[in-house]
Amino acid sequence: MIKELEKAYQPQDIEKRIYKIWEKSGYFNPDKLPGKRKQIFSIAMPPPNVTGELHLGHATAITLEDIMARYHRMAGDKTLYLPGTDHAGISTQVMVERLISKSGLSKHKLGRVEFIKRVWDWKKKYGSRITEQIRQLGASCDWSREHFTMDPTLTKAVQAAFIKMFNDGLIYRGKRIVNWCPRCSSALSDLEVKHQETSSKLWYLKYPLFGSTKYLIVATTRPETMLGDTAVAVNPNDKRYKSYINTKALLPITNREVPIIADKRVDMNFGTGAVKVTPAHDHLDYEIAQDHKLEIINVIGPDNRMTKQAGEFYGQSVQDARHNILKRLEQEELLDNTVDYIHNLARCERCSAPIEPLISEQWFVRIDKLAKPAIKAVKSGKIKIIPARYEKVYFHWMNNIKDWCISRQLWWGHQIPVWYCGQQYEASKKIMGFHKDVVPQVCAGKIKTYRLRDHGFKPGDKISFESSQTGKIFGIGTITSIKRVTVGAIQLDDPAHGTTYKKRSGLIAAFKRHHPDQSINDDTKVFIYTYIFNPSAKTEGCGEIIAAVGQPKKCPKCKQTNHIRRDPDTLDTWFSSGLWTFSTLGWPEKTQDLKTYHPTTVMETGWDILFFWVARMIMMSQYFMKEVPFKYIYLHGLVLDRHGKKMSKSKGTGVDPIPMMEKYGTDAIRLSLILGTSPGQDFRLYEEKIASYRNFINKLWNVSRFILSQDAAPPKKLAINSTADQWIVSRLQQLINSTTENINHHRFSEAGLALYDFLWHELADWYIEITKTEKNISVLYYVLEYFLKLTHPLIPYVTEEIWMRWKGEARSNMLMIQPWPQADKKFIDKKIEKNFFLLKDFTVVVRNFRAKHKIPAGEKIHVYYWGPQSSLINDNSEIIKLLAKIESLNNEQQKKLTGSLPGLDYYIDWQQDNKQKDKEVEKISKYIQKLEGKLSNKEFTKKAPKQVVEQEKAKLAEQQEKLQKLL
RNA sequence: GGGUCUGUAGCUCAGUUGGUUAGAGCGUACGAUUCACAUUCGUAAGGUCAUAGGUUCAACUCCUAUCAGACCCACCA
Repeated sequence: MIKELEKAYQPQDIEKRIYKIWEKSGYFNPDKLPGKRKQIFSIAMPPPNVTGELHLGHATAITLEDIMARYHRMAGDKTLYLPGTDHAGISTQVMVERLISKSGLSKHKLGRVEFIKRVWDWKKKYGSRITEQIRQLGASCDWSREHFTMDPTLTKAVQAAFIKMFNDGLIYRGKRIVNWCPRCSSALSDLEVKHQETSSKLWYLKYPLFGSTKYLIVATTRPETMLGDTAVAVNPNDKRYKSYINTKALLPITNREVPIIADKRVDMNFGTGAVKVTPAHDHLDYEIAQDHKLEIINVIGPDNRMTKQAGEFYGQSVQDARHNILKRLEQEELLDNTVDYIHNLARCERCSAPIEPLISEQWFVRIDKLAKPAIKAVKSGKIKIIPARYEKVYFHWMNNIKDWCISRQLWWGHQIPVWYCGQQYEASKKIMGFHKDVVPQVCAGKIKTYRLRDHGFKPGDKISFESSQTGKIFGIGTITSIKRVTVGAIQLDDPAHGTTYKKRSGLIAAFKRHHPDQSINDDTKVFIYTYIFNPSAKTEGCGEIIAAVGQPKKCPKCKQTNHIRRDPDTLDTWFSSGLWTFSTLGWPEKTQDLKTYHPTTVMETGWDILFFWVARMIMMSQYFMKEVPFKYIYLHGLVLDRHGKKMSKSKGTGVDPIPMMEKYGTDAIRLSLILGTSPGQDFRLYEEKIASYRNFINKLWNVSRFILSQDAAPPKKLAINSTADQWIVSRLQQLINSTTENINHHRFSEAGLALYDFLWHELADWYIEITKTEKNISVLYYVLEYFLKLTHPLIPYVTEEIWMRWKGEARSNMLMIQPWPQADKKFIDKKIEKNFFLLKDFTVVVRNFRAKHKIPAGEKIHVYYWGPQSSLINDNSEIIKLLAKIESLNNEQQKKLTGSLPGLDYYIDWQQDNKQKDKEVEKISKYIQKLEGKLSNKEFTKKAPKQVVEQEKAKLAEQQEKLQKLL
């Protein structure tokens, strides 16, 4: 059936319909593709945040990936484009936290289990939104293989990976200084910290010298950390302080003695040249402390409050402590000076809270053994980075990489598959020995709260809860920002963060969940005996750390059964995404998919996550798979707004791809993200640009409309009749070659621009215009068919739609799986191509003449132009230009040329335009001068390749002749 | 402090390994258009390819320096 094509392309309905047809066809699944396919092409989609919205970064990535996938599918490869989404630990958790805070809730109020449930709800509700948007973009990915990083199969892979690395000694637990986000209550990796210029003050503090009346002045932006100072450091080459080295200073307020040490890392030119050393709260100070074996005093807790070690400032917020300490120093006349100062403040990448470096026990990946093979993979060329300059960046980063902190004190993520036998949570102080008297009250709906601080607990302490009835541990946790624990109002899974069950029914329900073996009804007295243990002392449990998927029944070391509990922390999101290329294919099982599609062919992503993700995938794949995860890394640039700034939602400078797709069509968006861009290079996008590509899509639509609306049915055989026919068919062959070449070399922009140019400025503007009166339908159909195939990877919707409306032919196979065109050499004729350009010029002359003299379209124009002696050749520079070219043809070609211009009996009359002529003369003279200069240069004639010299000579002769005619 | 990138027409950007008189889109000016397309067509104006040196027969392209801008990394308290 032939449907009439609408006057203008209307993408909205078409796109939805076409995508359904594609998806239903099953061809997105490589197993269902027709024909024998030996070559494999596989590409894993970088999983977007499951709860996120599609932005232009995704759109760029997906367009590029889809171009490759569609091209390779047509080129006969077994093509897998594997989609998925990421649970995105911190950012999702922060988002849900913000959301629930609107209704006055917090994650602590909800408790871990309920909070995670909320996140899953959120995921279920919005997780399909992003995949719908990916579909809208036309992504030809195999949805039957879609994965989510928290799917059971991927969780299995994450656990297997962790356990193997742990058993191999590549993962260790250690007390180190880490980046702590007080708002997220979690440690962060170095990469998740962003530095931002912040105006602050620099305070100069006087530290009295021990046994002297003199002072040493140190400069600091954080006076509150002085309570944790354990040294003052100076540069060993600093003459001012040489005599102080190895003496002692007296710390103000606390009057603690601290050594004055020498360390090269101290910058003599900054501040006073003397620096206070606070190992617990500064990365550099921590390093210095390691080398000098200094004491480490933690004065700030994970809740951003001063710890017990801070003495009289205990419990104060950092801000208050700073204020109070400065006040004290001022009173004691130990504050020397205060100046304004702008410094780079470390902030949490996700929530922007200032980072507090502190000492904490965390899990780390030992990176040196992983980095070496990962460096080698790129150095040896097994992985190629496009553009290559990023290899340098990659090597630099890999060579300086530090151990990777992978534990997060978050709830949303893969819980670390590690079990402890006691130790970390051993009981010492039963602060509320449970209190049989509390229980009835609880059951009666009364709630009693205990201030943790009153019982000697401080934030950061690990606590565990245990039922005295069953001896079972309900949970363990870290005291973070809460100040009190409400007994009997505790969510059993996570007592540390206490949820309030205001009603007895809630408590009973919780009890039932945790003690399913006990029969219970509403009248039953509920006995929940809870103990809170202080971790600092020891009792039972041997301290064994066991990495295992499920809870071990007994400790393999001490054989005890009662003290095994799980680490509450979760893993860094990037740990699970690091496994992405193989975990999505079934690893650790040895699946057929894994065998077939790994290593993947290309990884396509923005350069901004080269370190976050790409580098880690390489390390993990080298380690687990003993092979590279992908052969090419294509890094696209970031999309900027019209002023070249990063798009920002809050500033409203962003372009949202969804309404743009609806307004201009997906194909137009796809082109606007690809054309005129180059890999690794950021580019600007704005609506006008998209509109111009929409115009192109419409142009293609109308060209097709023109061709398909011809009366005749599409001929089966190609018949070439005229110069114009020869020209366009020859150009098409070259286009096939260049497009294939360009896509193979990942030059998508160039491929697209060439296609754009061909369709618009060769086919539409010239071929169709010139042959309108004598159409060659076979050529029109031939060119259109091939053009649709060539552009399909870039603009799949419009091409498929035109393909389906092909005239007079039942199309059982969709364009998506048509074989990729091969150029037919016999049609390539560069001479014809050149001749046709003359024809074009000539046509322009005629057209302009017609316009100038307002000659109606039906009227014939006569153009005299022949021969250099013609009196008509005097003035019009365009004609002169044209003649100069035409005269280089022989007579036969001239005939051919004129013969192919139907309706033109030549006559042109024109008015003198000396200005034009002068300009032309000047231009040609200048060029001649240049050529003469070149040819008279002996070096040139001697050394340049013969061909080049001949070329230049010919050019000179040509130009001289041209000039003569002009004058 | 170390590193990367960018500087080409009024604006946004292409220019593949050095080799025709440096290109496109948008914008501007003038003109065209019943017969696929006003989401159209033609023509024109507009560039010492940031600046200064160097290598080469030949440089937008390679090298060096300078200027301007963007970004990344890093332990400036």
